[in-house]
Amino acid sequence: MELNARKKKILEVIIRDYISTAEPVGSRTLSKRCNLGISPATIRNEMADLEDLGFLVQPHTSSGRIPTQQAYRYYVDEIMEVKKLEKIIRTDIHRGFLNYTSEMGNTMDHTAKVLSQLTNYTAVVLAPRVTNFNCKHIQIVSLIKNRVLMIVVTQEGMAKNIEITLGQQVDSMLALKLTNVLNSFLKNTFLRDMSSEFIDQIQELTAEETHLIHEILPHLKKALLEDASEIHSMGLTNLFNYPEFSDIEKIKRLVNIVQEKQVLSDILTTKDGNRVIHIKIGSENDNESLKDFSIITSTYELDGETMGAFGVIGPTRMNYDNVSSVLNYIRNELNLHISNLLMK
Amino acid sequence: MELNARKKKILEVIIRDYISTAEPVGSRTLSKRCNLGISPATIRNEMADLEDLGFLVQPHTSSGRIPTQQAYRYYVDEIMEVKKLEKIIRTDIHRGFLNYTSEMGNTMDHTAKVLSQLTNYTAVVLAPRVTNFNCKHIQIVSLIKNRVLMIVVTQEGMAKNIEITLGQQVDSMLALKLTNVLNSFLKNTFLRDMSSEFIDQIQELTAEETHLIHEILPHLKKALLEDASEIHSMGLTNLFNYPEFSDIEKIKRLVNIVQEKQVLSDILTTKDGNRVIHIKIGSENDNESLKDFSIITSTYELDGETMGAFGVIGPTRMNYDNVSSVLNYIRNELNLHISNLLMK
DNA sequence: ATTAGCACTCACGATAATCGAGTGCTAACA
DNA sequence: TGTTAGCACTCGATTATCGTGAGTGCTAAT
Repeated sequence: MELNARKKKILEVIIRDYISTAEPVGSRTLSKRCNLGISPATIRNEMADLEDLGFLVQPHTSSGRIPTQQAYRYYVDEIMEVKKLEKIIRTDIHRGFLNYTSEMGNTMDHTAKVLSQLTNYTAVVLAPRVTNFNCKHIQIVSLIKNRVLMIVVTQEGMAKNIEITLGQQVDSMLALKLTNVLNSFLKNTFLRDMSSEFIDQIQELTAEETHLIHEILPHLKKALLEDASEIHSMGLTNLFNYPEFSDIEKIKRLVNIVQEKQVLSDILTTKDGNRVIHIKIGSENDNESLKDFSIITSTYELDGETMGAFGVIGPTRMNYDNVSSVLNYIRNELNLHISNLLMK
Repeated sequence: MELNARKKKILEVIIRDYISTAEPVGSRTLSKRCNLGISPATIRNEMADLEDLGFLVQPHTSSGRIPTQQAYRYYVDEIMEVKKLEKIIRTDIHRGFLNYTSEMGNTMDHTAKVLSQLTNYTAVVLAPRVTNFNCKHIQIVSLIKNRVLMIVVTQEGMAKNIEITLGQQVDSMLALKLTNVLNSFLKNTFLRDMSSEFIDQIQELTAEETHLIHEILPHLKKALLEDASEIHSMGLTNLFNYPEFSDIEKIKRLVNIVQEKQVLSDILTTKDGNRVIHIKIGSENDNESLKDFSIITSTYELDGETMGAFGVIGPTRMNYDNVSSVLNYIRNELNLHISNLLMK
């Protein structure tokens, strides 16, 4: 769908205006604001056209118009130009990250905080999954009764604890033996493609030990398969202030979504196309509860491989320009930061 | 303050009525509901007295009365009798817990869920702190650059991971050595009273190793000191439905509180007196944001020692009877369950 | 001490009146 | 032919008015 230059301009101004005021925009106010020397009457004609084309709607017959989802989509695809963040803000963000050079969890919290503050929307960050990494160490610790704790550590310092109830009691000596066996075979393999075939190659194990290893490994696999990213969210109440969310039912849907880790994780990790910034507007979201929200997400990488995702949830009249800029910059910053944190 | 039997009865009925309807209660409706053979006029006189005594207020001159905080306090202290939960519900809860015999995290999640479902309010559960337990195993894993991960495991299967950046690189051999040293001295000591004096007793360590241990231990202490309980909350949106929370500002305060782990943890762990069930009504709460809410909390124990806390946040017109009953039973159930989970 | 009776209060809901920012349409204009 | 001034019209939002009813306090009778 192509619009002529004037329609495009008018649509842009309407969207910009509506994004910042949440009020339907009429022809008169518009002609004042965008001083293109066009009269209200002309604008009215153009607006009527834009309405026919599906870009605008009137909440009621005699009010101004508001943009449709289609309009936002058009705006995002064809009109908006994502600018670089201002230098001052960039250095500000950068400095902020420097305070979190040691721990992953803190970095993620900080990211969420920065995101929500810079955008005034709700921010969500997915920490890297342990399965993305190389196994550095596995430890079996014997617990009371017939339970053991298996700890998997990556080179980068991420750890996953797995509680296992076994068919028999395991004392410290046996635990040590198991630890050694597991380490000798799993060390330096990628956690996501651990295989259990190696066991059959082991000769010097007793039947008991072999049996235990066979009992343990499925738990490891299962745990790694189910391994969910840690989720850090911030600014949930930011959205409470926007007039379109004075309806408590909408707020409720939002809160429910943000509380549901699985849902949130799914939302953050659905890509569209090859873009760096993913934008989902209103009902473009797979999740029914999100039809009144827009979500912009991005990912961060290490060695070209996706480590995690982060994004912002806001109203459909979201400030797409700004949020895109912010996400772009945070993405770079996070890539840099993560590689400092985890590499060499 | 003592009230005569009739006043007490009237106050009770008013409170019960208001708790279930959230509507100011008037003399006429009241005289129908509590068939004590007293006329509305008499009730009016009594109500006027109760108002003078500070137990009731009128939202406006010609409306019914609603209970004050003082009334709820009186009700909780002097009127209400906490009943045992119905048998059916008890066995229902008990059966539910049986599905979570293996993992602590799941148990806590389940508890929060059950609490919020049984009460229709917001439930919060604090998992046991690792520092409550005995150290079963400490492991140092060398990471990239000059970082190591220290893992502390308790007999019960709780683990705490501590990332440490050291002054020098530590290879796997050295990490193993450190692990052995730490284990030999810290194993089976209580995590909360770990001391670092033992190091000076060690003879066979190289200068480098001693130095590293000295570098590591403060991190351990700090981490254990800061060790926060994991928090599991559920049913945050339950409160959204109550008419007194149609005001979005109140909702906002609630959400902010529940998102702030530190605040929540403080709230759950303030005791009053020696009671098993702690009740804070409205502005009795230390936290300003909670002045429109009531909170009922309790704790669970192992070997007579407090392991964690749990509770319910609701409106000041909370159903104190029911919530108290539920908390009482959950407390028992949790004690039982935890001891099964953690003890031999 | 209790209660029936009565005049009074006041939030709430419905109805009506006003206002104003917005519209579409028509005719005049460049 | 595209643009604009003019005008009548629409309709949500705001305000005003009024009746209703559940509530009150007070007084006098029981």
